[in-house]
Amino acid sequence: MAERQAGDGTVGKALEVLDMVAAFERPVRFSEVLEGSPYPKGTLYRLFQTLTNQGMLSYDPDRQTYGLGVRLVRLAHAAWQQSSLAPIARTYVDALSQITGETVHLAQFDHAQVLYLDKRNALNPIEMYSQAGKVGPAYCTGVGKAMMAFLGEEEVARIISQQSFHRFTDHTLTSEAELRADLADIRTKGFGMDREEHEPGIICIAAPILTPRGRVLGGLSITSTTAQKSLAELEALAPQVLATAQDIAVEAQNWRFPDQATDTTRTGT
Amino acid sequence: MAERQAGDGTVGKALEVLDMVAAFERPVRFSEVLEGSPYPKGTLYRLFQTLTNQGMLSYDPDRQTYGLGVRLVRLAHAAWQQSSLAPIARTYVDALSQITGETVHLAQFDHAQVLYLDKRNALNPIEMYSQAGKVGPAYCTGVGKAMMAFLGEEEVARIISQQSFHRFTDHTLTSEAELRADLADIRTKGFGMDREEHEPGIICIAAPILTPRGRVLGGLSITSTTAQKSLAELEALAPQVLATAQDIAVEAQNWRFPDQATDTTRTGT
DNA sequence: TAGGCGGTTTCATTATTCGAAACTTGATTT
DNA sequence: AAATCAAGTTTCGAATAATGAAACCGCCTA
Repeated sequence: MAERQAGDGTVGKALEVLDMVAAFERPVRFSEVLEGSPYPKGTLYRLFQTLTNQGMLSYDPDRQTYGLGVRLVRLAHAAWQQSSLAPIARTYVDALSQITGETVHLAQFDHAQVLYLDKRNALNPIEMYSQAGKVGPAYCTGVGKAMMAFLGEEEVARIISQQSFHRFTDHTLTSEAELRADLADIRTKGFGMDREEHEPGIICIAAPILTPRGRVLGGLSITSTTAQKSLAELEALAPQVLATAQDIAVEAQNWRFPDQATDTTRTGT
Repeated sequence: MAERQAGDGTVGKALEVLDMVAAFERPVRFSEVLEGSPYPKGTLYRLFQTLTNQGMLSYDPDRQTYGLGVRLVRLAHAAWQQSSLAPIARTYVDALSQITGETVHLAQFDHAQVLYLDKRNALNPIEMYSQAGKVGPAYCTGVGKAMMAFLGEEEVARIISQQSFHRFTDHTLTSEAELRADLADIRTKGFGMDREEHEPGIICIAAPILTPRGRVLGGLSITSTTAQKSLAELEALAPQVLATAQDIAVEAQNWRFPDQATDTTRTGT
């Protein structure tokens, strides 16, 4: 019943515009967006106007360019804090990174891609938004595969159909069959590995975060390099990853109704 | 010509819904939002539907609750990276925090509030979105006042008209007159202070980040506590703050057209 | 000063949204 | 078990807002 995917009404179009602006990764001129857009000049213009005075786009009158607006940052703050499991998982992610001394990622699905919600790097200091909010391919990342392995068949099919299967490295799984085989393996073992499938020298072990009823909440991974660890050594961390994923799941479950604890975090000045 | 402020069309309403959901700071039921909303049930419902299948809201079928969606996080990542001065300022913010050993904030205006874009705390490791994205009052924060002091009169008037002038502490400026006097002083000196106006024991020195032509790009501040530093000691850091603000401004200016450097940042797995 | 190129505005047409009310569903009460 | 109730979902004519072709504006260039 009813069709899915694409643009519901004006709102859909407006959001599409935001994506287009985001895709440029720099402030853009109106006309630049126009030529990649299916909409006529007037229509697109009005969308820009609306979005701008809604604070979703910002306009630099000096350079006549548009960028994504600050209202997004504000909303995302709320999103990160409220709707994802990131704030719940934070302390666990911290601990895991501390114990293992390796980089830890927390991720979720966004459409057919992996969206990183949080990251801890035990060595270098943390980079802010530049990591959280980033997206990656599902078929060749540890978290992507770990999560996919525990989704329902229809959803897996949907996600797979949207993968590019681009060969990033010699080890990249480049067909649905290979991927499905790996997913089956992951389902058995409970965790998955990225064997330099996305970037040469980068390996990772990942586990899904599941509700008691088996719904996928997110994914958790430890990343390392072949220079530092062998695959076997990394795989030896499986118990830690699984345990942490489990801890996060439990915690998430307990937070059904946190009767809105008042936020007394210091704001700075 | 044409009226401003409120809700342009459907898009405005949809975004308003996002704000309402965000305001709860936790997943919400449809009916909870409904009773705080000016829209009839059917209309609001359709907005929820649209936003949900656009990924701006997420729906938890188990609990029948809505939260802000992951698409926001993704967009905000782009927003932070592209449209604000945060990525440009990052290294300078780092350095300033390093040198002074104090907490540094980078902020911008969002409507009439101060929105924190970045933060460096020399002591504790950084908290992610939990700080960036947060908003604070303009009339009693260092960055707020520093930025306001260099805005055009109409805009200052607009912002002032939207301040609550709530007395947070004994030192809070609670009237337009007091604030205007301080702004005049800031304009003369080039920097401003927060003398425990927002939180007892918290003091700060702040400078605006200005384009050569004097347009306000953002604000930069060093925060400390009365336990650690006197106001005079903090004020002694004025040259550093001003210099850093200037550096950021110059850098921002140089980035007119960064001919879209390809993003080769590691993604993790 | 003519031409071109963003960017902005207009306006009749068309498609969407609105919103009251009816209807479902599932839980709670009698 | 039937009745009640609240939350969520669907319907449909009327009202409104979005559409998009074309004209317009202002600035830069030739």
